[in-house]
Amino acid sequence: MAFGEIHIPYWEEAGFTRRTCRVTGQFFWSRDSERDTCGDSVEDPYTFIGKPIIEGFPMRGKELKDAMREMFLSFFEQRNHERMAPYPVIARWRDDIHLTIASIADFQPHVTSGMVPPPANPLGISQPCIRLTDVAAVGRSGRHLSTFEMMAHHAFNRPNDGDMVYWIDQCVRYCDEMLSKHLGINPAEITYLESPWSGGGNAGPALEVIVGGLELATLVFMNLEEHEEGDVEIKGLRYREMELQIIDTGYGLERFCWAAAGTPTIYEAIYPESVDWLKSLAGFEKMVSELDLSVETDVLLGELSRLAGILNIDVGTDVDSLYSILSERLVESGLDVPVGELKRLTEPLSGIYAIPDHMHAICNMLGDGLVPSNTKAGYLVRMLSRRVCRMKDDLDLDVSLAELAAHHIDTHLDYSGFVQSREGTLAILSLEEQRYHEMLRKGEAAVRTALRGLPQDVTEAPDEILFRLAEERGLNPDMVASIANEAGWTKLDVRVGFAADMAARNAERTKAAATVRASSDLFDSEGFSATALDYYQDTKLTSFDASVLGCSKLTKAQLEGLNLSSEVSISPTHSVVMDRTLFYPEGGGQLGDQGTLGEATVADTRIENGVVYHLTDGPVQEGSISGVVDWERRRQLMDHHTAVHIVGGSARALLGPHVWQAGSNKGERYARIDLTHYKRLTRDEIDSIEDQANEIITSNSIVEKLVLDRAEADARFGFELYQGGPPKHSEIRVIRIGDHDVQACGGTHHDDTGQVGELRIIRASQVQDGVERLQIVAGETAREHARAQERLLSESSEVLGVSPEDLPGAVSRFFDEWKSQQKKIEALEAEIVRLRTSGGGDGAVDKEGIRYAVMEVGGDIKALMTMLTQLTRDPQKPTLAVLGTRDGGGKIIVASTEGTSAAEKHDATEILRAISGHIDGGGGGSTTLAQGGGSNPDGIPAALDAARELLGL
RNA sequence: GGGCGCUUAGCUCAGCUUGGAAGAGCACCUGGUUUGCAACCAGGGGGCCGGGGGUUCAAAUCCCCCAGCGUCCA
Repeated sequence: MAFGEIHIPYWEEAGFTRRTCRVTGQFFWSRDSERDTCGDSVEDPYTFIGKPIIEGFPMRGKELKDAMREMFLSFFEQRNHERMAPYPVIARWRDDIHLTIASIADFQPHVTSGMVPPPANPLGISQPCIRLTDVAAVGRSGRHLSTFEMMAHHAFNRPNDGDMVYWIDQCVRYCDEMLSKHLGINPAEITYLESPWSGGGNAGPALEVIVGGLELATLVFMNLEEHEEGDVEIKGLRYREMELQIIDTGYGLERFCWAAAGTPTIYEAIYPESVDWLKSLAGFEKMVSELDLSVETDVLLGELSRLAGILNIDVGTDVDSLYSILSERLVESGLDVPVGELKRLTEPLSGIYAIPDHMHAICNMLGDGLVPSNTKAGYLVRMLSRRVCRMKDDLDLDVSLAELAAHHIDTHLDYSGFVQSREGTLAILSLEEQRYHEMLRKGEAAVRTALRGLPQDVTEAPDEILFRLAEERGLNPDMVASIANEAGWTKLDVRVGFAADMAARNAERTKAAATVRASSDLFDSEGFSATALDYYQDTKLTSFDASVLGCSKLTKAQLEGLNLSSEVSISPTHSVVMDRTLFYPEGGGQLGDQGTLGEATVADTRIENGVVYHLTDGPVQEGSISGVVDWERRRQLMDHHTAVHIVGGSARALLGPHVWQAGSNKGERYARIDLTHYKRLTRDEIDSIEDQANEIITSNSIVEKLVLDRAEADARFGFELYQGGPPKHSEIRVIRIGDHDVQACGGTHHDDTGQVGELRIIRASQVQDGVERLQIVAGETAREHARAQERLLSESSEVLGVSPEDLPGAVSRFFDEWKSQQKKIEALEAEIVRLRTSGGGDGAVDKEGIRYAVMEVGGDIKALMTMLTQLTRDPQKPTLAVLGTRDGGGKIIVASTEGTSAAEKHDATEILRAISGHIDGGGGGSTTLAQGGGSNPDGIPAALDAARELLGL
């Protein structure tokens, strides 16, 4: 049996036969002996538009989704599947993806790799997902969504352990029972298309479930993993059977709703209130009647959605060519509608459809506490917001982004389940809209500058200009055209096919940039078992005895790869591995411990694959050894680490639930924490955070240290635990400071907050858009910081001879005086120039009607130029001037009065070149103005003499 | 994570391709003309041209590194 073929008893029992699709050539299973297409081919139009194939769901919108979801979950609940609460749409437990793109993503990688048991088995879930790969098609195709819920039943099997929940046959039985018996879909209409699946290192057979031309679900049977010695080959890669074999299904909630509603598009099934509202805001009905279409609007729209189901609308599809195809197909259907009319009808409609979808994604993302940014996940929500703003502008809607969100939340979402508040979401979106307008405003200047060289009547801008504006300024070609039209280039338009070219160009670049990065191990852990991490037992212990298992010299590559902190003052030469240790290895942002091992000094400590490497300044013998951790440093690291948790908790309490730790670093001298927040922090806010943090310290709360397994930790504390990043182990160490802060953390902490002493937030800076960095000192460094500040003040005020209180006033007075004196000097130099040039006698010689001024002056190049202007300005007095100054290594300027005999007779550059050797330099310029310099200022008189000789003076 | 761009007067931005005295508009100050809603005329003040290296006689301009910001793609 070839890979992907599925033969199960159920097919025979239920009367299915296997056939080959006449159009696509793929295998499919059906009860209908007449059927010769698989249901998903270009010859299978939607059959449910206007004729719902799922009965019993008369409602629409949120109510419909709620009912359909409940139908699914309870169906599987009755069949022993435990109902799971959905995960957030922001995949904070993953470091490979930003968004939850499928229900199985909830269980990757920890469950699917077998490291952590599944939270329930089997289970049912309806997982909100966001996929932005086809975002361009949303609103246009009639069926694409960026946000959807993936309903799923999952089972995790371990056939080698005899632990089988169910496999393909039972899975298909469940699915078919739900569709045909429970939902009453005509059994003959259901086809199962064999569509083997592979990707991301796994593979397995799969079935697409198709009804009425619409793919309602996919059933994936993941049982293979990529392996060099595997015996199955798929697409050139080898795979072997997995220990854990997974039923991974996906049922599109919204598609079920659409099939039950039979509306022309999916958007009208799930967002009917928004579609109606936006239509009235945009004056859509009026717009349509003014179009004066040659055919009935409803007929046209119905036909369009029927066609949209067949036509594959993919990313990068050129909208114009799409319209041509649509228009041709309409003609075949007997509807003669010109492309222009078609465009004027569907273009606004695509916005009206896409806006609710995008708002759904935006509200979900912000609801999960995401902060917009110019990078990473934050950028994705910004991109969606900008798309909405653009569509809103195109539709000329008089409504703000925040108002759209308010309407969406009130109509389609239960926001109580989210961490972010409704108000918080709206506030963030107001700021985003401001930023959008800011981008547009800056874009206008950019467009004007970019187009400046083009005549005002051009019809097309060069591709390169449009590419650049899109990439650098975020202005898509349509926006550029409309800005240009306003700015005077009234005929400029985007050429046909440009969008497709731009998409192709992006695809090419992405492909070129797709190089796999492998983080390779720094140390060779072969032969070592995991080091016992004794520091967790009592963080105050500093000395211990252990056995040295290995000691090796650090290679050059290792030293480079180590990326040692600036706090490591001695350079390590060896790495030492022991059976146990009290040295804390760098991790979770806390720097590694220092101290001594026998005679050697430990400069830093690292961990890799569970083995701790002590970086020493010399070799140590294998065998028993005693080690001592530098307690001063360790205590300070603990002060800082516990302080960072406290500050993080305070910031979240005071600023809102969107505040997440985006990174942190705890050293001996100071610590820093990066926090997500949507605007800059004010000094007042920082003070409040500092005050609250110090209250936590004063209250001397207990710092609880728990070790829980992954599932229990998730259940008790939720995803807020993973402030420090996705968890990497099945056991989670949880640090909990009362009700103030709780997070997974492997660092060393005090036992109660009082031991931190005091903390100060000494600096706040923005490290990227949406991320604020706080620098913190705590305990001893807090006191040291205060002393250092004091010292700066007293030393500075001593220099000026004033008291520290008068320092600001004195500094600003001195600064003002210094500046005004600079100005005075400049003015005086200019006066000197005037005096020397107005006299006329000084060094000037008249010869053959030309005035020759050869002299050395005292100022800088600027003074020289001013003087030169005075001398060569008057065309009535043809002049050749050769001026030199000793300033800056010696400068010479040669110039003649333009358009006079002086200019005709002499070449300034030639003269300059001839004499600049005297100052060991060179120079150049035009025939009437040349300047040069050198490195021998004392050669100026000689150079000027040479000039006189050359000119025969 | 990758690509590209930007950083110049209080603000908004030119200048960089092709190195040679740092510019415009708005705002500000002085004087005049007016006293009707972004008034006008004349004059003036205001710049480490993001930071650090390099090339060059000479760098806002060319090259390298860093930082901040923006933007596109994952």
